[in-house]
Amino acid sequence: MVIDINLSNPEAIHHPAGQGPIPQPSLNRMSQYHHYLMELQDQGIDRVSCSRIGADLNLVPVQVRKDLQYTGIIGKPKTGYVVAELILAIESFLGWNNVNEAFLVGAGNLGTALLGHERFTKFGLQIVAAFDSDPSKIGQWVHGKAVLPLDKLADLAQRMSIHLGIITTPAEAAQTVADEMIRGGIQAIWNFAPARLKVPTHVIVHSEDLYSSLASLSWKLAQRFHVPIQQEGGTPDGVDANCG
Amino acid sequence: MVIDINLSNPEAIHHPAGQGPIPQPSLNRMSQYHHYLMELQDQGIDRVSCSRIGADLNLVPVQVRKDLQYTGIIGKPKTGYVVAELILAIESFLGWNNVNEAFLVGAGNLGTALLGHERFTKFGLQIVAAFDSDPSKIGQWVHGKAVLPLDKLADLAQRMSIHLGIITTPAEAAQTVADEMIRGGIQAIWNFAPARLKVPTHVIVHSEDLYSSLASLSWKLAQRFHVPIQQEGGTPDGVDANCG
DNA sequence: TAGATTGTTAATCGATTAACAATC
DNA sequence: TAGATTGTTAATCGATTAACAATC
Repeated sequence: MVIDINLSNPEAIHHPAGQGPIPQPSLNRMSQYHHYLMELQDQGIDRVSCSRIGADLNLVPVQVRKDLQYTGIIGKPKTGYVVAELILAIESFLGWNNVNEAFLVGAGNLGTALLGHERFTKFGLQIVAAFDSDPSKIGQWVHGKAVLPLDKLADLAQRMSIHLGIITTPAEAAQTVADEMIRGGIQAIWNFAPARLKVPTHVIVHSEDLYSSLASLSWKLAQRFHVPIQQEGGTPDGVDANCG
Repeated sequence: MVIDINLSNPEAIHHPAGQGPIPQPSLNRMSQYHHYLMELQDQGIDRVSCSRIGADLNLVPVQVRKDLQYTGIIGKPKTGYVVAELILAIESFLGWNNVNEAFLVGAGNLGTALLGHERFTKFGLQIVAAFDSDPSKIGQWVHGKAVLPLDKLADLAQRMSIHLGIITTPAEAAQTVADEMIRGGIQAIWNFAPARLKVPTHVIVHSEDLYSSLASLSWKLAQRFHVPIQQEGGTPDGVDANCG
């Protein structure tokens, strides 16, 4: 979800290999490359060039090359990159090797959906427990994770050295939950509640802003119906036009 | 959600008032302004300046002014904008007045969460029915919406003139579902499945890319632990540091 | 009036793309 | 070798920000 959105990031982004800061858009494309490379690997393809990646992902080759360089990978002229190597480079660049354990707050439908996403573990994220303030939910198990009372969060986070928190509560509860997380020493918050969070500057917040995404989509759809009716079968098939 | 993020949008974006194309980032900020202005209205504040908005939303005033100009609103020097007028301007600009009816496919946890989001209607989105291919789900009602068999979708979409489709299936099913939607004449797809969709060029696709967002978050967290340990209480409180 | 704020034009900044040299 | 592809430097493009005139 992007959505960007959502994209003005005041803090300078510097990366370890010292090639200067990495642009936020490049960072956002990394998981796309990773996903694509996994597919290649499944197909038994072990080498790939930027032109190939670009063609399949709708990006110009030089952009792919620049992005990949941020991971520190070195390719070979004429042969390109070794797929397996590239996958590892991206994973290590993104920090997916040292798994982030996380607490999730808000065991509603969205929270349940995220708790059930076993794929997250492959991407360095392990949700170890859920929290809620609703007594009817506390004590239950959701996708193998216990639902604990919210007031236990801060203490547990501290004792277990949890650095990442996920908020899937209604908007009204989000700030309170964030405060609790910060009290427990949590350093980064992945926020799915439609609310602006006030946090100390050292805390990283990523908000998944569904409404921003919806706004953009609905604007484009509205535009569509201002212009003459779309010709059926104009360009009948094929182009990947994803955005988000 | 972000994204973007996912942010290279090849099609030129032109807007009705003829001030030229609107930047995608400006479009993404619109819902943020809207949300903020609703809060002001609740507080009984009826006029607001760009500096005020900017201060509260962490944006420079001139950026706010430029963004708002895309809606066609005209402010008054010294007094600023009328809040109610501005809200209407944004809503009409985003097309939230003519409600978009939508079909949702994938009545799992995420789908259920979205079906229950009654707030969407305020933002021009009305999910009128859900679809699934799981016989155990078909015929059930989720948050007041019927779950219908997937093979009824194309026909119904056509007969009801539904233009918007929402995909909340697992990745494997996403392409098939998208194809069905397009067969039914759906023009825009809001995709929550982690899959690249192949669609005709005239179909708008917005993908909520959780993994891209997670990648960016986990990179930043990994960076955090490379640098010297964060001083507790350095800048103890207050700044809104949302992004994503 | 003076000062605050809008609207607008010009400058800056950062990401993308183009051009080209180096390498296998 | 010739050609494909990487790596890198320079040019372009677009969004943001600065500067300033217009207006209430």
